[in-house]
Amino acid sequence: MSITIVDIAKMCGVGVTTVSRAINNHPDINQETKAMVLQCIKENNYVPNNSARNLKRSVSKTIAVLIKGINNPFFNRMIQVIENEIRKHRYSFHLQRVDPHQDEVEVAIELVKEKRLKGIVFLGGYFTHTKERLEQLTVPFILSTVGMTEDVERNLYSSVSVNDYLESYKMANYLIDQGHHRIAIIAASADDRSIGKLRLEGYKKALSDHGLPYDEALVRHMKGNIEDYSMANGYAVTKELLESGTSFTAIFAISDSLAIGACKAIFDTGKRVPEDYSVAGFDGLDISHFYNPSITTIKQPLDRIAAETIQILFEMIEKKTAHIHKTFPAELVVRDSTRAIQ
Amino acid sequence: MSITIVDIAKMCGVGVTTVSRAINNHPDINQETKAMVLQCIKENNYVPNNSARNLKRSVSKTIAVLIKGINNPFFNRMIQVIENEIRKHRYSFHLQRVDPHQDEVEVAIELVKEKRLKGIVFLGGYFTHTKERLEQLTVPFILSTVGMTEDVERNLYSSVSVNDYLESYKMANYLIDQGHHRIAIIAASADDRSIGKLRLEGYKKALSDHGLPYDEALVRHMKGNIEDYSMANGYAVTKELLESGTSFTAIFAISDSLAIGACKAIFDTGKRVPEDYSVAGFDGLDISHFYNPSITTIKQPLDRIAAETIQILFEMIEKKTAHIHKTFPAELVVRDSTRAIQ
DNA sequence: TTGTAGGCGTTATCAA
DNA sequence: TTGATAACGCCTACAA
Repeated sequence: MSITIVDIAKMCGVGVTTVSRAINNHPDINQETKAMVLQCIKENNYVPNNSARNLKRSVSKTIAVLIKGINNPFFNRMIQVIENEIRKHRYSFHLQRVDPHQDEVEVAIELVKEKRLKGIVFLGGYFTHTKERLEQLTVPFILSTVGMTEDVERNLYSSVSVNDYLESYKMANYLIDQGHHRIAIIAASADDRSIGKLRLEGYKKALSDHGLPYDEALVRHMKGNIEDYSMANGYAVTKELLESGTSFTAIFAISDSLAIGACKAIFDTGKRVPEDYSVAGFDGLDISHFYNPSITTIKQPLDRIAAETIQILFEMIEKKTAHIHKTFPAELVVRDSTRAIQ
Repeated sequence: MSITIVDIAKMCGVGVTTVSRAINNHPDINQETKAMVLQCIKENNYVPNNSARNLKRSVSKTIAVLIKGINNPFFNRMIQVIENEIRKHRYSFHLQRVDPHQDEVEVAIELVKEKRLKGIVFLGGYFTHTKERLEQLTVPFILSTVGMTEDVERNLYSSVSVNDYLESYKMANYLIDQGHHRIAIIAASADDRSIGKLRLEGYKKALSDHGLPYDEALVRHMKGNIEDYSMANGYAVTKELLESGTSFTAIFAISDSLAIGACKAIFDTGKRVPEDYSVAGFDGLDISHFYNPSITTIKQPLDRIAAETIQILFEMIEKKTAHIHKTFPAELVVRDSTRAIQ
């Protein structure tokens, strides 16, 4: 069917070994022979079959990034940095999207065999896997900005992220300090057990620390029939909140996209931000800066998180260090969407 | 090293063929044997090696989507639809990101061999490849919302997209009808030969059709040192435009993100949209609806484009139809960022 | 510096 | 319904 290494060898009048050496620029080959072979390869448009290579190779310097929820603009920048770092280490980079309902560990296990991976980065999503399952992952891996349940033992994996609980607390605290006592929160679905939950907990803690009551009417969960963490979801939830007649002076949305949807809903009822309602987000996406008004948010240090993710992974790969858990502080960025009230 | 099909065969006391049959649920196998084998596989966490499978298999019902510029939020929705359609046809789906500087056809050729692809979708990017190179692509492929130079013969590939030239003309025309005679455009880099160029040409044509002069001072190219089509780029360009003292009443940005950056720049100088300047975008991203003010834009029918892309590809694969080129009309969505002037 | 041959893990062919 | 066995295309001892 397709042209193979044997064909090239014949055409060049050399052995397959020689062709292989030319391709993989192995040292033990005459430069002239190599040039000749390479020339022949180019002329005949020969392309090595990766499946065959991977099958034969015992190792291959490649790192895979498994990303859950690729629609999250949050990850775009991170991937750039991560890819960059991986290439700096002269490894190749494989990006694999994982469906929301797919088991990322299963995908990872398959990929390890297929591509002879050296390491794995899990980006996003929630992580709830049994110890037994994780142990099937025979290469170092690290969770980056992944929500984790507390059930999994921390000595099974490494991780890098911000402290969602604390950062959320920080934001709620700030709003309270600005005089807001009735703060609505746009939270994840009620059964969320990940960052959504953590961010909600942070909010609750801030309230209780200030002696403010926790009012269920102010806790608004994202709609199940609209895309999670989307502007449309923030809009729908806020619309409902406004129409409910519940009184409040600020909205804390657990993502910037939700916050933008919230603003839009407020505008649509003829109200203003921050004059009528303060609105705060979370993540620090570019759009939070460019939106009108610019959105007060918790800015995650994406670049540092990404760089550290790779750094730790390589330490695990090369120095076989133990599991590391790193938490980065995020920054409360006060902008125009929130204001102090009396 | 890792457990293989042979190991499983031995453990079950059957031949490898039988195990293979169990895995691929081939009909010629006793249901009890199959159950037993599958059980054994589960217990031992056996995972078949994909490289070996792909190597041996002559065909595999999978379709790859090669996406250039994954940071474009425009594609997220399209990918969802495309994946969905592919799965409906009971094919598997492989998403592959392509670097901006990488040759997508080269990647495709490699992938065809590695994965035994049945078809390919090229999403985004520019397409400038020689006939010779394209002919190495031995499976059907289709360009979806890809900018194309006119050089490539149209009988070499299929394509689906909007008519960027015409739609751009439509927008410029609309602005002119609203009384704007000095319309700045945020265009691609000067050497762009793709959609950026087409959209600029549409703008030029509209001007000339209305007898308006083409003023170089109003044509602002994106900055090379900032990410293409980003909000930051739109901001920088507009800032410069405003500071240049050039007079204008409207800005036509060739993407929604650029338009948002433009708005921000305008706000930052204390001016308003649309009272002081009208701003229009292109693409119809969600954010164009949610932004404040909502952005007048050209809305591309993403869902239809995506669905049609797959539809045509499958016709090529299954019915071996000829190359098809389909153009969808986009919609001029008038919103709050533009207004009529005297 | 080069070539031969064996094997990577799977599927497909064929005979049993 | 099953099981040997020969490919699939490549890399890599080992030998020359």
